[in-house]
This record gives sequence, C-alpha cells and structure tokens, in this order.
Amino acid sequence: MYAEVLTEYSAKSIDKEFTYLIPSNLQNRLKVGMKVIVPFGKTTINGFVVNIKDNTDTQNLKEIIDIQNEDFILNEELLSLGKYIKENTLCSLITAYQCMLPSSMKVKTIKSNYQKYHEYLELVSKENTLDYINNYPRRTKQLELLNRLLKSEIILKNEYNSEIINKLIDLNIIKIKKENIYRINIDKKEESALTLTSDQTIAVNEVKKSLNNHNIFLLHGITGSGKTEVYMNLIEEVISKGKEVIMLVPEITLTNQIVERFYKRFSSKVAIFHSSLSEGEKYDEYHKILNGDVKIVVGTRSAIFVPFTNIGLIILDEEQSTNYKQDNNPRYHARDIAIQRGIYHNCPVLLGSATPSLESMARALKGVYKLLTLSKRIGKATLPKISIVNMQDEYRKGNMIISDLLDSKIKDRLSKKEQVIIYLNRRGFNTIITCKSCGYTFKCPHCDITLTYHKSSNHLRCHYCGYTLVNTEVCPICHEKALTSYGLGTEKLEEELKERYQANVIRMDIDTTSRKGSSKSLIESIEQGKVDIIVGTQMISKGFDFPNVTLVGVINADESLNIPDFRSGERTFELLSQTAGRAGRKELPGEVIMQSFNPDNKTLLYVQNNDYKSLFNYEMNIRKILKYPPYYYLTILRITSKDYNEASNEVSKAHKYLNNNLKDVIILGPTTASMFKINNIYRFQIILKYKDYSQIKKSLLELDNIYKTNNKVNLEIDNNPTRI
DNA sequence: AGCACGCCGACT
DNA sequence: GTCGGCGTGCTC
Repeated sequence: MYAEVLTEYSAKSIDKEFTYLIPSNLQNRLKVGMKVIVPFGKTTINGFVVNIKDNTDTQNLKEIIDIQNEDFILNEELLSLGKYIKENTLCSLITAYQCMLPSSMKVKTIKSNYQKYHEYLELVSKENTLDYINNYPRRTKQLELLNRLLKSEIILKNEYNSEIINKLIDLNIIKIKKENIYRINIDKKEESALTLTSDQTIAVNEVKKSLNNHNIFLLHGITGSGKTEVYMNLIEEVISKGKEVIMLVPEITLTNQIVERFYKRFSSKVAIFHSSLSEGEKYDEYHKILNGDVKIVVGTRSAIFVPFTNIGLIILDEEQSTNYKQDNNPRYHARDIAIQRGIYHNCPVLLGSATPSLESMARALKGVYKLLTLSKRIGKATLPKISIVNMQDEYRKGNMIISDLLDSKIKDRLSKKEQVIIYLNRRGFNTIITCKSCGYTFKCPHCDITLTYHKSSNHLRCHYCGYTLVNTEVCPICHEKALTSYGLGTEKLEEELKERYQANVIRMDIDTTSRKGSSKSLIESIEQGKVDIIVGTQMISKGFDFPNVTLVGVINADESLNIPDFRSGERTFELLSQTAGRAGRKELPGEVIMQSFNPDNKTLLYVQNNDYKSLFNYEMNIRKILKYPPYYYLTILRITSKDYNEASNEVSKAHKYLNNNLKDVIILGPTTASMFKINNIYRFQIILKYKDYSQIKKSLLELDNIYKTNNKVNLEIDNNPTRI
C-alpha cells in the first residue's frame, strides 16, 4: 500500500504529492486526510495524506515514519473543498488546506501543546488514606488536605504547595487527575425570541420552507430592520433539528454586540472565531466543534471552514463586505466557499445586507438567488433624515471643518445629552507635510505614498508599510524651518471637537483600537453614556447599535468617490448608508449631515433618499457599458519585483503570452498598479475581462508555472479582485 | 522550504 | 593555494 502525501512546504516548486510506502504497522490505521511524519531529503517533515493506493510507478520509495495526530483528520468534504480552492484561486493545494485550519492545527513540524487542563487532586484509595491519617496524626497540613478530599471536595493542584503534594504522591496516597478545559466559557444567560414583524416573518418562513434544500437567499434589509433577529430565529429552528449553523460577520471586534446577543440567546452552544483570539483560544474553539460541544459558529472569513459535519444553514451577514475576500494566497471569497458547502450539505445559504453587492443583487433579480426584503425599521424607529451641505459655500464663510448646520446640530444634541457620531475616513492628524521653502513633500522611502503626521506619538507614518519617522521641524532637504501640513485626519478632528465643544470626545480608528480589549472598553464607555461625541473611520460605520446616537456627521462625504476603482460608487453608497444607519436606531429619531464638495453627485443623492434601487440601476448601466462585473469577470495579474526593470520586462512578456493565447478576452495593460511601489517592491499589472473562467484557466496555470521558478519577479493572480 | 552541489573572487 | 559567495536542482 502506498500513500500520497502533501508536504507542509507551501513553495510553488514542490506543489505535488510525494508517494511513500505505508509500513505494516500503520496499514490499518492510516486514513486519507491524516497528518503524518515523513522523511524528506535529509530531514523529517509533516504532511497530509491525500490519497491511498495499491500500486505506484515511483521507484526507491521511503516509508512513512508515523501518524502525527490521530484524532484529527481532514474529512472528505474539506479535502474536496481544498481542490475547489486550488482550481479557482490557483494556489498550491497545501496552501488551500492550511488556510482552513487555525495555526495550531496546521501540518508543521514545530508543535507545542495547546491543550489546557485543570489538575485536580484525587485519593488513590479511601482505606489507605484512613490508615495514613491514623499513622501520622501530626502532619496537620496534609491531614487538612486529605480530610477535604474524604469529604469529596474538589481541590485544584495549585491550592497547596508542591512539597506537600509531591510527598503524598510519592507515598501513593493521592494522585493527579487531568481534565481538559476550554479557555472561553460562557455563563448561561437567557434571552428569548422577540416577536417578529410581518416582513421578518415572511423572510423567516421563506427560508424555513427550504431548510432541506440548497437555495441561496439574499436578505435585503435596511439598517435597523432586524436582520439579526431573522438570523437567530432561523438558527433556533435549525439547531432544534440537530443541525449546525455557520454565521459569518465581516469583522468580529466591531460586531461584539452581535456576539453578545448570540451568547445571551444560545449560550454555550456558540463558538467564536476571529483573529484577535489567542492561538490557544482558537485551538479550544476548534475542539469544541470537533467534540460536538457547540452547534453554532460565529466568526470572520476563515470560520467558513470549521469542521461541522451536519450543517443546516450558512449565513453571511453584510455579504457585500470586502473582508470576505482574502487578499493574500489563497485569494478565496467566503461567499463562494459558503455556496460550495451549502451544496455539499444540501442546506440554504443566507446572504444578508442593507446594501448588497451589485453581483448578488443582479443574481437575485435574475432569480439565481431568492430575494427577501425588510423595508422598515423595527418598532417606532424610522430612517434618519439626511441633509447634504455644500462645503464650497462653507469654505467661503471660513468653515474649514464643521459647517454651520452641523455645528448647530451638535450643540443641540449636546444640550439634550444625546450622542453624536462624526465620521471621517482618514487616520492621523495631517495627511501631507510639505516644505514652504523648497516644496519638498514627505514621502515614504519604501512606498509610493505621502507620510501622515500622527500627533499623539509625534511621528510621521506610512499607512502601507508602517515606516515611521520622528517628527522634525526642519526640512531634510533645504534645512529651513518652513514645514507646513495639510489634510484632515481623525486625530485633528478629535482635537478640534474637544476644543470647540468642551465635550467628552473619543476616537475610534486602528490607532486607538488595535490593542486587545481596547475597542470593547471604548464601546462600553459609549454604552454607559460617558461619551458625547465619537469620532471614527469606517470601522464605526458597521454594526454599531447605540440607541442614544441621534446625529451622524460625515466629513468629506465624497472623498471615497475619488478613488480610481470601478466600485467606488458602490462602496461610497455602502459606506455612507451604513454610517447614516447608526443614527436613530430606537425611539429617538436620527439625523444625518453629510458635508461634501460635490453636493450634486448622484451617489450622494441616492444615499440621501435611501434609494438602493436607483443606485443599482445607475451603476449597472455603467458596468454594462464599461464591461465590468457583474457583466464580465475580472482577473488581475500582478508582476512584482524589487528590480524595476525586471518587473517591467517580465510584465511585457506576460502580456505578450496572454495576447497570443487568449481568445474572447479583453486584455488591459500592462500598466503600473494603483500603488506603484509598496515596501520597495515595484508593481505592474494586467487586467483580464472575460465571460468564461474555464477558457482562461489553462493559460493562467501555464503562466503561473513559468513564474514558479523565477525568483527575480513574482506573479500574483487574483481572480475576482475586490479592487483594481 | 531546506539543503547540497558547484563554479568564481578576496583572503589567512 | 583555500574559504565562501549564492545560482541551480532535488526532495517520494
């Protein structure tokens, strides 16, 4: 018997199976999907068994050394899912498998023990203990311990010092019992189901009708319309039938409120997965699933791979979020994986959003997905009134940051003790620092980008590679003391608001929320009413649910429209609608002020009127004319190198190759990528537009093969990119 | 990915 | 004369 093994090395050049002899002692135990230890070259490494067969052509085979971990195998579903990922993202197979697993579960040679346990003390036998107590009545500390054990008290090893314990162990009076524990334990708190609105009931019933079929539903529900309650209602139904649910959220740190609701409703049946868990916590949550201790997983993108074996429903909340697409290898989209798993388990996939992606809405309108709509806010809540302020007029009045209208509204809310959110999608204090004397502008030496001034740390920082420079007052070129700075960031906005209103202002951006638990404590202070004004970047635009927020101000509402990407209109609509949706979520009515230099822009007007439909039609028309998704598929090929000339030459060669080999494909480029240089790496790209992936796949694979062995340049292939 | 083999420059 | 630079090729 022979086993084909995929090694832990993810290098493209060894992306193939190696055949090994199965030694007789493993013949019966070894199964496909197991982790094994094999000799490889001069060393010993780990790998996955991907196939077992009776004969082979390969000569001079080595034997498998051992099974690495018998209690975990990659099951048949995940094995085939890996192949799907390889086919559709053009990554190596091992990369596909490794991305499904938390780091502690991946195949790799370095391993440490992640299992956490309690160590309890236990008597070896009651009789011996009683004898011992009679024989040594003066060993008081020991007697106290033993008497407690005789009374069946539970005693942890670390309650007593090790000298006493070791002595009793040596005498064979007590022993230590290990019990596995989970790091995250949820106290059971009960919260019962809410009464559904008629819209919600219709949506719930539609999905319930097809719980035993694979259908894809698009739940289009405006902000505050109660999508989460629909999810929870369905989840209750599914788990009552003994099946399992995966629910994905775009980023869990900011969707903490959702997780809390899930814990309250489903308590210990829920496991969570996201990047800010420690490796040990991830290990435990994964084992809760393997051990069958949970029925529901709430998590970010990679949670789509959890090893449930009887899935009854998969939910993607905020399905349009670009966080669902991984932006390094393998570049998979969680929505595609969800659909694959939905087909395998013959269960529905529910995509929810206030602002669905054009792709999903187009499919829903074609009948490929089933469309469900929630058009009203829950209870007495109504959609906020949105006003657009022309900042060109305000500039003439001397209002550089806050317009008169926003100013008066902020003052009004502060006097009523209501809360205000001010949204600005730019971190830092100033975004451009230049020298008035010689015209020098501070740029990152490694990237093609200007440095941002961060006042709190007094640094200039590159937001791409993290390069930092201590702030200076003197121009590094002409040595004049003539530096000025422009460009408004959240840090400056925070300072301005504090000075202007003497209010409690907090700022939420990567800089203030990256420490573990920091966003949680900021959110708590908002909930407790300790905060008047919240300043933040796009991280505050989603999932925030604070009943006392009645005003949202948007600074530079048109900023993201200027990004040269065909999706910038769609993105801007999503971002602004979501942000506006933070206002007036309960009884208190909400209001939104959007400040813009382009107040007549169509996208802003659609946001103002909450008119997704018009936005959809307007954007679809553009996409059709310009041959963009969802009318055409896109693939972006990026050639990168530390050497400008190498990258430039190779991208021309690649272009020539594609030109000669592809038919019915629109080839754009080669051009420099939108960020031409990042971290000293030069980036060129070619864009393909096409109708049928199967026709271009072969050429892409061949091209990929050519560059496998080229270590001067790197080729990235990104199918269905989220940005170009 | 790691490791060995292999062929050309500056050194005890 | 050798030590060592990293280019190339192989690993069941």
